[in-house]
Amino acid sequence: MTRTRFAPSPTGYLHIGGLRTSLFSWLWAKKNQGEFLLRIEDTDLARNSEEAVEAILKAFDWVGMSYDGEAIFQSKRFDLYKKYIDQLLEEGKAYKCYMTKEELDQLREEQKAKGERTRYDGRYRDFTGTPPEGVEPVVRIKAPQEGKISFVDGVKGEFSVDASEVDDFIIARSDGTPTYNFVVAIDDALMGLTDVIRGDDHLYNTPKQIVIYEALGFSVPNFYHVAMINNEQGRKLSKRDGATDVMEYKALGYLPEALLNFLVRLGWSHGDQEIFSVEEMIELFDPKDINKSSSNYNLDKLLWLNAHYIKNKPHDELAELLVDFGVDIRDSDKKDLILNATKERGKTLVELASQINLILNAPSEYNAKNAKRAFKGDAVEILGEFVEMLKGANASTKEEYHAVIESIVDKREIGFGKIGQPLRVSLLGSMTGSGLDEIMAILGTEETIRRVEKAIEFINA
RNA sequence: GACCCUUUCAUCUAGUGGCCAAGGAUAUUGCGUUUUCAUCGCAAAAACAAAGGUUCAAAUCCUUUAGGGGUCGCCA
Repeated sequence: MTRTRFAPSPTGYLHIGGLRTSLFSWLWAKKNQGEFLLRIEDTDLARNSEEAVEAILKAFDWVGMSYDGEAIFQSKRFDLYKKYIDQLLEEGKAYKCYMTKEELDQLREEQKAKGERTRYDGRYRDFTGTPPEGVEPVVRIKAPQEGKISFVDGVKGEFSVDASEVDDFIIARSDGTPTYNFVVAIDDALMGLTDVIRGDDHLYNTPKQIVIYEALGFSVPNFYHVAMINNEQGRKLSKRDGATDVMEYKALGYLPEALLNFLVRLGWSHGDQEIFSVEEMIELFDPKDINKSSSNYNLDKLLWLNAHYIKNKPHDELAELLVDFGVDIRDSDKKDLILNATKERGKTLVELASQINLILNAPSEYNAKNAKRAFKGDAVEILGEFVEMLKGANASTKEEYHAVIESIVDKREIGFGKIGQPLRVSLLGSMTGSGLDEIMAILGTEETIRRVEKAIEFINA
């Protein structure tokens, strides 16, 4: 069975890049009817927080991704890791190193000065003498000293490093706690993962983890290293480049399906297809189609996708979502009229809400520029006549209101704009927006007349 | 500094030696539809990082250079 995972360290919110790799993992598990597991990497007791775990779960929940089984917390598995450390020590596959931090720093300085890659020199690897006094040792793994460590990466292809590149790295600190690369390998193996999809900043950790797999006799999973997401300039994505917290997108009025569609196409593609429902993603996703190169973050396409999903969303669901943005039309019998009139004008829920409010709330004042342009000439007369005609028309549908406008256009032999502009500013206070007939159908004759009369009053004043 | 990964229009990408004088999408510009704005439709402009090879033939293979990214912790 295919098993994948997401393994965040709970130090903050869920990052947009983290969501993409977990989306890939989730899709791959779903496609193969496998499992997607969650593991919280909270071994750094000082830095992680419970709020961060909750923030991550909340973001998962928002986009509709869920994990199988119970989340695993590494902080609760220290006894297990200890067991493996002892085992490796006993088997002679790991050893205690009494080098102090100061000595290590000094070694690195020297290596750097010589232009070498810094690495531990193995001085305690075969140490049999009496340990120095007062030094709590760390435990180091005996990494192979010759040959190459290789694996086939599902994205990058064959990857291999010289054994000399991997030093005898620390698996347990002097306080006895295990280190990252050690616990990752153990957990990935024990959780039965078949496919590890993660950021390519972990590429260099992989050989280290393979050393652990082999020392412990675990079988090595498939690795897929996905290139990073950069900002539009191709630089590392930072907070200054816009929203990096997944939940910010909710607040900005994006739909989760748009965000997922956007992210799945960042570094992955399926021919020329742009629009993917979650079901299609699951059906079509394959890590072999993941791009090797990093991609740059540009929100234009997300905005387009969001508009697409808003246009196609059922009205009941849109109404429900709009509540968070200050518009509650859930129980309105005009719900369909309102959304049909506005949903093509809002690329985000924020914009959609403001479009709706523009119609629902009578203008409190008229923008001086708009008023000057729209209320000039014989606009007052036309508006006055329009009110009279409305009173006798008994209109209620979009078509009936349209007919009223049309009849005044015919009667006075004027262009549509002659009545349209003043009417629009009267109703909305704005020169742009939804169709006038649609607006009036929403407002009803009474409210329409009230707004127009107010405008006439304003012009005459 | 050392080592590694990567490089197709502004952006996301298709492309695995001939189907490519490079296709799609977004963004941009123009035209059309629309009382307006938006939607929608049509069209335009726009790229193989550079230089050398290999080959009858290269975006695709090799080398070098350059740009970008990553790693080099008793962080994860």
